[in-house]
Amino acid sequence: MEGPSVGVRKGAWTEKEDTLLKKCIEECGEGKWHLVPSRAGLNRCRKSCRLRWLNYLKPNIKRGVFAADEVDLIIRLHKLLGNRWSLIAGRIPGRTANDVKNYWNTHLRKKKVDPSFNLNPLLNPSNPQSKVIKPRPQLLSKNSFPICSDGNMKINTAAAAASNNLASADSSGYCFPNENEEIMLWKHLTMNENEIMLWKNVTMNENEVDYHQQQGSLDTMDLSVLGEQPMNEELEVVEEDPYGSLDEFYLDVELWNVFNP
DNA sequence: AAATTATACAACCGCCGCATT
DNA sequence: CAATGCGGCGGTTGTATAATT
Repeated sequence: MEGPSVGVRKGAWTEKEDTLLKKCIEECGEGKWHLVPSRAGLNRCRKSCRLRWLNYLKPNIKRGVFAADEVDLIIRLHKLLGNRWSLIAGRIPGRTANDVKNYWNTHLRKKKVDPSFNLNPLLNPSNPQSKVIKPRPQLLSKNSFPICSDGNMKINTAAAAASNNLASADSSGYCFPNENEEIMLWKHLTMNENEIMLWKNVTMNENEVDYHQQQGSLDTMDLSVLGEQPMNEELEVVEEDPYGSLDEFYLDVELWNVFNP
């Protein structure tokens, strides 16, 4: 068991402690946190050291107020992921999980999130106009998509839309009907390089699509749609491009969010 | 100007999953 | 198999500062 360490310092870090910790990690690298206190000459527990580094001292941590686009992303991702702060923070460069969590708790939790994120009244199943369409599986070949010069698939292009008979497309997302006139959609979301997110078991509402197309915001559309969907499976984040080893794949009842082109 | 209340956020705590013994 | 130790996570607290009374 991890017994409580006796006699270790707690509370706010001093400048001197920060310097010691920074020096230690610059010399020995990140990790092996249990060794850090003795290495650095700090009377702190390993967790305190780790936290101080990750949340404050680590280079490239962004400080100051959150920009509008960062807030926007937090709201969207929180809708998809819930309180999984480290996952959310992983999508917001320079922000730590603690920062995001604090921001959410102090600025967003109590507030009603901007209605533009889920404003579509047509999503309401009690609305008689609302007709939910469930996409059916559809097989697409990897070769259907343009391949970049580096060999990677490039989905997020107008060319991809054109070559796949997509019903509509914009620079960042596409939707199209399958053979049963059921609407499917996928969307590029700003991610780390080569990172892919996919959502499964997405159902869509055709009015939803119309509505957002009228609004001219496919970008808002698919994420808000996603946020409203009963997803049977959790969002899956894949760190590598899985298509490199696949020749074909099913769109199935999946919504794809794909890497930076 | 002083007292009180609200806010922001750094830091702590307990729990978890995993690896090792 | 259980015990232990580790890194990591999310919930919560403590406290400095700002805003309000």
